[in-house]
Amino acid sequence: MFLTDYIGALDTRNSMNVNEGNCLHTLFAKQPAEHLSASQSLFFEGDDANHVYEVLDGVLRVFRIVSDGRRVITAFLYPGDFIGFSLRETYLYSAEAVTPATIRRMPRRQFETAVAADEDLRAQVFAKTCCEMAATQEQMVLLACKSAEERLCSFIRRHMQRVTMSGERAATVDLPMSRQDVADHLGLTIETVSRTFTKLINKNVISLDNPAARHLLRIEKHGMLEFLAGDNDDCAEIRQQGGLVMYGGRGRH
Amino acid sequence: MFLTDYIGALDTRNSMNVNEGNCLHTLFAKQPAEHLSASQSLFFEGDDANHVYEVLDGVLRVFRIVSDGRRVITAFLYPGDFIGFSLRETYLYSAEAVTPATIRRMPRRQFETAVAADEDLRAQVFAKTCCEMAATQEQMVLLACKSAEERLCSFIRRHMQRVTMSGERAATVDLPMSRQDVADHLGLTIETVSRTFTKLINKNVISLDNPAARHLLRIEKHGMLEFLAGDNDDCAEIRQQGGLVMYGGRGRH
DNA sequence: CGCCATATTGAGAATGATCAATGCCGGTGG
DNA sequence: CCACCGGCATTGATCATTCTCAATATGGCG
Repeated sequence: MFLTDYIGALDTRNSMNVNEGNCLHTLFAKQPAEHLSASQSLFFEGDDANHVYEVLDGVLRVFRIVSDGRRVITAFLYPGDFIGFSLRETYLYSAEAVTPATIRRMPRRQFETAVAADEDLRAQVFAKTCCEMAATQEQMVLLACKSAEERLCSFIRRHMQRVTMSGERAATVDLPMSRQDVADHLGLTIETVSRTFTKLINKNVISLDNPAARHLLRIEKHGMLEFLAGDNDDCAEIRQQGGLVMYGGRGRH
Repeated sequence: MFLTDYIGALDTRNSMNVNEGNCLHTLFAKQPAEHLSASQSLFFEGDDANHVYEVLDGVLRVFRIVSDGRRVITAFLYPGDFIGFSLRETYLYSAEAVTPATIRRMPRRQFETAVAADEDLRAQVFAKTCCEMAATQEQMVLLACKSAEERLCSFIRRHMQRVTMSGERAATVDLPMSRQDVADHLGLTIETVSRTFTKLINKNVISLDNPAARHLLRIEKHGMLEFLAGDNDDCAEIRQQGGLVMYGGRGRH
């Protein structure tokens, strides 16, 4: 299931895959591993959804091409993610490798049969689907009302939470996707993404050790990055009060 | 399941509820109907997700309040939709009635037990979840790269597809949600929504029979509305070619 | 009748898009 | 070895869409 990223509280990636009973990872383990080179396609939007996939290694992008030719990357996929659980006839999006990647594939019928027969597997598919829904909604919130800076900071943080093991704060993080990928995921142009990176570097929130390695970020101020991401969840009490009306606007900065 | 709207090809609302076997609607039929008055809350973001719901009548809004107080309406719910299938511990959003509404509720445990025991029900939950995912992705595309006019036209069309029975083109359509609701769903301000309505009226794409009844739209030019929605799906061949690169940009008009 | 919530309209500001030029690096081939 | 080229990224100048702030309708309801 894709889009498991970001929702720490719901993330089952670490817990589920080490279950004593049947688990999705061991189900897929019977399938041969396949390697994808960077930018290689896995399937196209509109293709018959004949397989479901597990990502073992690398990063993939999941995207749609809209009528005027622009691309919307709805998600990036990381090791431990699955693709195609909540599909039926055809793929609703295309999938490509961002980095060289390793995946396993399983025929959909076989997958459905295995899941139908096993309670544990169903629970894990359900959990993955819940994470995917939560992450998709988080992305909707980002696109609906965040500024360019908030979008980029949110994205960097989400990416970090996916690539770093269980929570410790890495000093540097590799952002393997291109600026264009980032732009198409955040609903911005490549120029705006580039300018926003520059702004964050000037603020010394992040830095590039080596200007040549534009994909290797050093996080200088984790707290600042979190603050600028703008998902401070400090309004639980406001929500509960119900009556307090401060809706509307896009509230840019 | 919410967000079943819009994806006509995947919509199972009409087919599933008249199954010969067990179906979700009959499962919920054992529960008493409850009535909600306009703007009445069903549950709040963060509450324990103790129930799942079926919408029998009326329209509901599903939303989150973000840290700076703005509201993001992630979906509207219509008769035949269900709420809370893909949740576990807590609700990730709040739900309120837009119009007076009728719903049934079922304890989550009871629901899960019933679904676990019945293959037909599982298939229907799966189908609803697929529709929800598809609609959420459609909304992500809208938010990522559509102009105000495209957003509003898309929204009017989606709404029409939910409220009109099986496909015929109604001359008029009731849009029961406020301009603020529309704005918060489309990632716009109320002023932009209002201006865009005016623009569509000036173009005679839509009209108001009675200026007093701002919620009762007459669709003057269905084709124009569809065109302006900008989801013309005329690029299937481009997608398949793969190599053709014309990504980037937000391509406003 | 007056008040309130909702909606519309206007003027100005701002964020981000667009268009265009430049920089940087890695590979290729003379 | 170096010059050239292509892809990617950055930067600059200008423009446009949409936001913001403000004022003004409009209708429902006590």
